[in-house]
Amino acid sequence: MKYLIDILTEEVRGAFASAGLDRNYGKVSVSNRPDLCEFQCNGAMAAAKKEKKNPLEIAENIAGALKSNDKFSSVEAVKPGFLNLKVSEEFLLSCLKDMDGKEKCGADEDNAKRKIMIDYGGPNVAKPLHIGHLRSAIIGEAVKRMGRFMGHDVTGDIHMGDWGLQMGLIIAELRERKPDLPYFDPAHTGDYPSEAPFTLSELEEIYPAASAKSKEDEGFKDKAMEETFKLQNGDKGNLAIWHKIMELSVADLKKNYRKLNVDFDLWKGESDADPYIRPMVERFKNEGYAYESQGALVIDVSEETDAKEIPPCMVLKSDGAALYTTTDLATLVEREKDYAPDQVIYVVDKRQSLHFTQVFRAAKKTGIVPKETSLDFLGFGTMNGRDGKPFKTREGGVMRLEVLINDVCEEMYKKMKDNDGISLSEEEMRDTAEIIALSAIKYGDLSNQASKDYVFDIDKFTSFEGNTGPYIMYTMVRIKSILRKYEEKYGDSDIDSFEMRSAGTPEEKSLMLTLSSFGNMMKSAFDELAPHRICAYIYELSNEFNRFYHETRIIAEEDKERREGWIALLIFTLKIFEYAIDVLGMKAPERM
RNA sequence: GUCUACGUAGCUCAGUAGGAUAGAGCGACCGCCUCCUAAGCGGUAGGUCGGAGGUUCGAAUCCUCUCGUGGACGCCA
Repeated sequence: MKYLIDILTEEVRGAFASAGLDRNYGKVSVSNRPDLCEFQCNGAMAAAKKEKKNPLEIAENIAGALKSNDKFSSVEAVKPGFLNLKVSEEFLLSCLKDMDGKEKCGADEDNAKRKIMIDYGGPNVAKPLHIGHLRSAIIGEAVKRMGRFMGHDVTGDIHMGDWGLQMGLIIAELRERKPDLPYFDPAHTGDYPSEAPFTLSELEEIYPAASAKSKEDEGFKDKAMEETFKLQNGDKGNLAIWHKIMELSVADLKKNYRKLNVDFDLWKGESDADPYIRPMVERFKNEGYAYESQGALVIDVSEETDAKEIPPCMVLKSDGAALYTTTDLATLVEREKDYAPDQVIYVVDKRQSLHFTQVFRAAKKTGIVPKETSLDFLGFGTMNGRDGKPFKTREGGVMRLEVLINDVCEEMYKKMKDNDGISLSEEEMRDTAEIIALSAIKYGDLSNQASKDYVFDIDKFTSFEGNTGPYIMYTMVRIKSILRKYEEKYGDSDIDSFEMRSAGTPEEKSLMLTLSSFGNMMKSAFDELAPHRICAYIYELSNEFNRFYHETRIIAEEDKERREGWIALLIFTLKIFEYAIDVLGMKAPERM
């Protein structure tokens, strides 16, 4: 749908057109001088340059044409050639009402619906989630929800690492520890026990132990490779163990992701792509895409226009085994067959940038993926500690995600206890602390540009002051609290039927203007795959609301119409907040 | 070495069709609760946007060079 700024742009474009100039000069943007105006248009200066005319004259001409337009309350042409604009209160109100009347404020109305697949999460099975998995989960989830909000058909795929050498390592270690298990008896017939031969914590201990051993003991590494080979070639016993590992591991992963409020539509992994590898590689060879180089099978992906040389994309190692490029390509084959997406977005560590340019090019070149399909790499930076180096535990190890989340919850709980604002039961206090802690973590991450490294500072993130998740939560809770108090005092049961009124104060108008930009913000945030835009928006919205709140006695207002108009405004503001934080994968408590 | 990203206030970060006086938060300092949560609001101080050239009426933004930091550079994922 057309939002306020789009309509203003249309009006100004019309004015440019009737002045005999290119209508594209009429683009209106939010003012960067709020002391002077609400919106501005710089097109007169660009037009003057092209037409070799006086910019101020053009601007004055346009301003004259817009003077009688009732969507503006003021139009001024100033200094070099700026057009300074203010909207009329009535027009602003009607725009907000239009938004309010539509599901999702009309965000999903007139954009071409695409089928989008998002590849994020990427945990390895049999290994606990650690903080390295946090960003992919949080950013991927946000992008998925943003896409859905915009009306696209979005599928999230976790893409687990479940088929590589790590599985062989576990099996080899298990064979040494428990050689009597039926899985290792080649003569075994019939079903294997339904009970897993290990517990989750055992499993989590086995992998690092096996991994360490393989680095010292060549013989053990060979065994692990052999187990991997057997697994990938359908050995019954190994497959049965593999299923057990998957069962335990996936259940645990689900539990952990659930805690983060992250969920996947598909729980696929590298193993699912395995059947596609052989035919794919055969085709590469037959159709002349792949050739042998230093014993390995590679595909050339360099292009004429490259400034740098892109190394060829390796499809098979010199020992004939598949590697991660292979599974990534085969996964695209599978996705094309099952979903034929218009777009695939990979939310992955930015260090894999080169790997994915190779994969994308190879996929396009060999026709795995049609030319029109867009393959996007959303690379994220490293999460650093306060020293600016990759985040570690005090002992220098990799921190488990669970531990991090619990730490933040605990910290939040303490802060809430110290605060003597509102009294909550112990249980509600715990629940609320968890909700806010999650908002703190997610907001702390998402408010930074994804591609950049950022500093995970637990004190900063859990602070209630400044640009933090808790501050946003606090603002929303404030609104909820007012609405609750209002109903207690006036006993109105139909506050949802109240109507917004046009702004009466500068603070109110400012709040309404911010609200009016929600739709455009969402669109550009998704176009740019930039959740931090949404964070910046809700931070601004919080500031605007708190200023308004400070200047306005809502419940005590005696004029019924004004009071009810404000309540309607609060309800709408809360609705916008709810949309925004839901898209970011966050929730707000009732009180705090 | 090659390629790539980034360098904005003491600290953490915003700032893409090139536009007016470069913005926030934290920290520091100063104000504001008989009133819907002061977990708030208002204000002060703090910047040659790494450096040097160039394009332009106009550059944090575009181009060239340079310094610094991180990352990636076919048989790990």
